[in-house]
Amino acid sequence: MTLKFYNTLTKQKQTFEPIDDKNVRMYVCGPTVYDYAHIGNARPIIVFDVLFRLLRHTYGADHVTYVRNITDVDDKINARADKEGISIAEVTKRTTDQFHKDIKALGVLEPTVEPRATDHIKEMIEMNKTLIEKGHAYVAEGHVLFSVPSMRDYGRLSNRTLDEMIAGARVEVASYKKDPTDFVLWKPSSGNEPGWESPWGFGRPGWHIECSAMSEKYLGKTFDIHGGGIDLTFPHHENEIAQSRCAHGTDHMANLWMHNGFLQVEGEKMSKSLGNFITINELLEKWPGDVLRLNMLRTQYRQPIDWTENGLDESYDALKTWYSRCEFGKANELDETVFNALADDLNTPKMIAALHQLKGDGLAGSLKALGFTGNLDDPRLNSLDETAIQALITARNQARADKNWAESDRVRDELDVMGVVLKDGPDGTSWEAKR
RNA sequence: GGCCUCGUGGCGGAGUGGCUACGCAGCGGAUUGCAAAUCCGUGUACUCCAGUUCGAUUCUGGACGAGGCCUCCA
Repeated sequence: MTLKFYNTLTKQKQTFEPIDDKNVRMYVCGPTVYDYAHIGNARPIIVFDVLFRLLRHTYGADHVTYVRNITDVDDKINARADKEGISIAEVTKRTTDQFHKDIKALGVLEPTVEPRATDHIKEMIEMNKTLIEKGHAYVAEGHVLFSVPSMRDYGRLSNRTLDEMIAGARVEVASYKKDPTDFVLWKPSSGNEPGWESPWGFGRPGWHIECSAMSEKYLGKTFDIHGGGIDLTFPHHENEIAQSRCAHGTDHMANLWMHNGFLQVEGEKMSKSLGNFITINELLEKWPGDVLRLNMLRTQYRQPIDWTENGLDESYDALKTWYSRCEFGKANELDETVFNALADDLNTPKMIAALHQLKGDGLAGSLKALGFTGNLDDPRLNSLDETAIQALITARNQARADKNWAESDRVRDELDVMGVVLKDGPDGTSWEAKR
């Protein structure tokens, strides 16, 4: 029952040994709630949900604490509220609600705690105070800045040295920074920017400090796993480590750092300018959540994934086959072959191969434990008139019984135009929505 | 320029120093009024060049190629 994971910190796959196997602790960076979540945002959510499930299976559901935050203070949110002429609170509420709805449809469990940044300003201010006291941060023009040179081994996670960073710095350096690599812990707010009173004046926190403050509150000064997208490795996670370690005087923050790879759409980087920006919400209008979930897991989490229509078709077919081979019921245990695949650095392609070899309760139990619902109903079904469809099918079967093939085919074509595909089996005729 | 990840059949995607997954598509067959669906069977691959080795897709070095980060993007 050993789990092995690739650790970004050590650049190797290693055996997972929790600090306390009665309370395995994991933190994952959640969304910044300024816009609908896109399919790229869904990747870490799904990947670490699978990890959460694996940990619960291994150590017991009551022995895993999973924290996934909501970042509800950020300049992107301010910009969005400005643009739409609504309040910041409206933006974050609307976006957060939609986010919850989206990921629920993807079969994602709720984390143990889902802290919001704005509920933890006090903790962030305290941490900043500590960093200043210990000489790791300083105040300048209403800002609090982290002094990167004050930390000897800054850069271990992203594997870069201070010299490299200074040499590679391409951004214009703000005049109040003592060192170009220093980053913001607190910044002043004015006008209609959100802000809170602090020892350094009215202002708001920098991005990185929130995760340090919230992870400490719910998981302690050190914990087991920290996850997120690979783009967060630098600077976000590097800076979290700097803040937490320097504030607490510890030699590590999390033992294991896991990062999921990026997602492309039909071979191209997803971006608004290319017009291939897909939200979870949009996909759910056409595809059942189970299909999106499986499609995300067809690629091992560290590899880049190419999100394609063809892939979704294949995922749909695979699920259809599996669901025809089993009955979702009481069984909810992972089959050993499925577990073993996941235990090897979340090898989900291997897991899928294992699922293809299963049937009955072993298959149903594994699928259920993995977060699949067994429901492949087309989300667009509601718009189709089931009574009319049934009437047409009955009419067609009468025509077939009369060997009136012309009429039978005509009805089938009529249904086809309605978006209904027929399947004649030994037990009669069934139908599904055309994709 | 620096750092990281990776190059497996038509496609997706595991894995291994010799026995070469799995899925999809294709092809052949069964079934079907005809399709679809379903079932059975089946071919095809390890980027290139050196080296180590009895033997490398798997190890080492190099070349070429792809993607990412270095800009508060998951």
